[in-house]
Amino acid sequence: MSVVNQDQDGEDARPRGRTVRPPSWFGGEDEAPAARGGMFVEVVVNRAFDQALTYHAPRKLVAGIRPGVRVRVPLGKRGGLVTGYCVSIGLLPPEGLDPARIKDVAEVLDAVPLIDARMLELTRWMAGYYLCSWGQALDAVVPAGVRKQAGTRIGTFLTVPEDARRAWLDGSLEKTLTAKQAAVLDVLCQPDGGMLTVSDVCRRARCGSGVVDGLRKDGVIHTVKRRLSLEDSRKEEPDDAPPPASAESPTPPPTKPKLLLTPEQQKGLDALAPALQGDGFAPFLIFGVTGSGKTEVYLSAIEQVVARGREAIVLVPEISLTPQTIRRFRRRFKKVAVLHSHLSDVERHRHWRSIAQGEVDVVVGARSAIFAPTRRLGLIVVDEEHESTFKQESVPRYHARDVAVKRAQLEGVPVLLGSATPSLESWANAERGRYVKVDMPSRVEGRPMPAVELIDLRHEKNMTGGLSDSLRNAMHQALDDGGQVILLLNRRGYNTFVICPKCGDVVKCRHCDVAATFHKGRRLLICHMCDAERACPPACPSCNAAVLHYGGIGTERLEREVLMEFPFHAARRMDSDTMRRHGSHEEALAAFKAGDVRILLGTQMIAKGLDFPNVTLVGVVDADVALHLPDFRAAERTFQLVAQVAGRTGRGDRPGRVFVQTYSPESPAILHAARHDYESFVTQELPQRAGGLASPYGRIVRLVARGRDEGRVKGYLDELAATLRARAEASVRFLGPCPAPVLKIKEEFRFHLQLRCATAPPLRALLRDLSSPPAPPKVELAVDVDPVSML
DNA sequence: AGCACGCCGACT
DNA sequence: GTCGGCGTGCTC
Repeated sequence: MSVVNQDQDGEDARPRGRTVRPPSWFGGEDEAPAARGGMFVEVVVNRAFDQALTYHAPRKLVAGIRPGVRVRVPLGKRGGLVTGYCVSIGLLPPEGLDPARIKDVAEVLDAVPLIDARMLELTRWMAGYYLCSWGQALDAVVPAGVRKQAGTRIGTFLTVPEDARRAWLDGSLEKTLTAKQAAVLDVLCQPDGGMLTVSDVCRRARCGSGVVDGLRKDGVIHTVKRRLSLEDSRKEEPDDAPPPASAESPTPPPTKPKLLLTPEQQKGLDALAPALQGDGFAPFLIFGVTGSGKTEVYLSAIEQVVARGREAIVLVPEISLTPQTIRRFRRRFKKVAVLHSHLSDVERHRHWRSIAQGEVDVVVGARSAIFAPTRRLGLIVVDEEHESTFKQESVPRYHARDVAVKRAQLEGVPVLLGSATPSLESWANAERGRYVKVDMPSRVEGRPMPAVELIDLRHEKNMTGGLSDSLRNAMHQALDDGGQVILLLNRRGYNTFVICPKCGDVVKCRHCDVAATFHKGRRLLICHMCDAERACPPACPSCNAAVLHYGGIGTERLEREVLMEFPFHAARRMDSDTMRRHGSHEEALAAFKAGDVRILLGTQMIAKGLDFPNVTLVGVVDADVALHLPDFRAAERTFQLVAQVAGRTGRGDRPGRVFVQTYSPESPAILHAARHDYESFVTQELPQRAGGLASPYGRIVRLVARGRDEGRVKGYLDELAATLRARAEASVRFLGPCPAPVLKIKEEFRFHLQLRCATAPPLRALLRDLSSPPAPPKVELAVDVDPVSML
């Protein structure tokens, strides 16, 4: 993204308020350590301020402290202990800090640093860029399961002190002991008696724990506590989770692939080759149409890197983390770790450790996999880089694609951003020469792009359901010819709204300012914002009129229409309602692949990445769903969705067709998507962005205030906006404050304010300090840099 | 974030 | 005269 590069170009992003100290304070080796002995460490704690604090590490802790380990330190007047990350060590305290105020580190938590110097640097960049504290960035990078050391525990073991051991061995001790006590000593002084628990010893010595307790009281034996590693504790719970991915032998075993690259793929790979073989940051945008075989290019690129003994990270949107994708990587590489979002803490911890120990060649995962603790990273791939799921919607609100570019820069490795429909940000970066663009304009085996027909719903007569005559006829034809059909409708539920024909009110969620969706299967109105359910009201909640009108079509209703129209062809609905169960996703796709299901209909989860050669028809039931949302990316999203789903057909020997139903056939997003013409879309869309200082021409930071008291939220944001306006440089444009497009979610009212500017520094300067006016109680402020959702 | 310090209104 | 309001600032 543009700013990633702007930062490269010079101005560095430092976290707010952090004192950047000259390297001199680290001191040279000839400098005497401070009088107290030990060393001084800078510690970042996860609090709302992000000043690194200096602590003194007493002698006995010095050996264990390194940057990247966590420490317990006293903080505040009462000196309560908090956990923080050691970020640097030195022999002298920083100048200008009263030595008397420096407190001691209480404890070192990790034997091994959780992150290395480069990842520390990455988190510091994130804190500065995304306007969060360094501690928050660090906590995003180290999974909770790793922090909690999930899967490990503290064990208590018995030992015999050296003098007692000698006394036992020369026989002088034995006389003073009972028979049972002697048995215990015998067990503990065996060569394998090193790490035994009380119960181990009692079992072997055939005695009760009382005997052991007695010996402990007499001081003949001692106890030590030791943390059991993942492996150790696994031995004791043999029936727990599966072994780490690295240890899994893939099924089937990786075969040396027959390298059958198309000339275009080879050309693409050739363009990457110098970067893959060299050392250095090199960002690429792989612009390849759907079906051009981008994945094969990634795989070959990764192979080269792995062959050099390096590791690769592959980011994919969560939704395409399908068994299909995973199998493809497993087939090709021996040591693959897959990081799903639904791993348990223990599994995540295990993966982390195994990656950190260099047991993994390829890490495949969603968003947070960008933080994988690889040892010798050689390549980062971001597939479907335009996907908005790479943006995290909680603090720190990072964009994994942009973090990937930054990480690649810090590690000095190439990064491949791939898409058939690149984000305008990445496209602009390529145009500006920041990324090298690699074009893959044609499909493999010379297959044509599918023909796309636009169906103007304004002229469509007698539409009772979601399918126009032409689309329905095309479906019949495709099915009669033995083909399969994909129908996209990006809206769940049966009816999308319930309206009173008398007063015109729409039935809303009780907790959100959003129309409730009728789910016929459950006979309920469900809020798609907060999932709250309510019974279908017998009469209008506003005017009590007896009859309510149910309107709008969702996937559930489309499914019914398809079942009625095509009773002899199996159809399957895929949306988050039908795909709730684990494995249902895989099962549905398998049934479609096998041909048992002929019609696959669903939300965007069927629009992307699927590769089924027998699909000869794709229908977009309502291309306009996202087109009129109050978001400057509405057109871009619409274009991407239509272009992506159109790409699901024509992937086999038979040509594919696409029908796109719309009320806006002349809108550029839909028109250009129908022609598979990304560049024309971009050419007409980019100028629209420039005027409004929208991305990629401007930087946007969105401030959202929310709370249950509408007046207080509004008042606060108004006041904050006034304060900022007074402080802002003239180049900063203010949009708002105003109510957010969705005014209320889960009983909280939301107001937002957008700040836009052609460059980042004025925004950063302005937003460095948001402490005054302070948010009133029960009002929270969210700062979203490079927002992806405006709702 | 917590938590203390600090400087102006209505109370014993 | 004091208890307590929450604005301001600090946390090594």
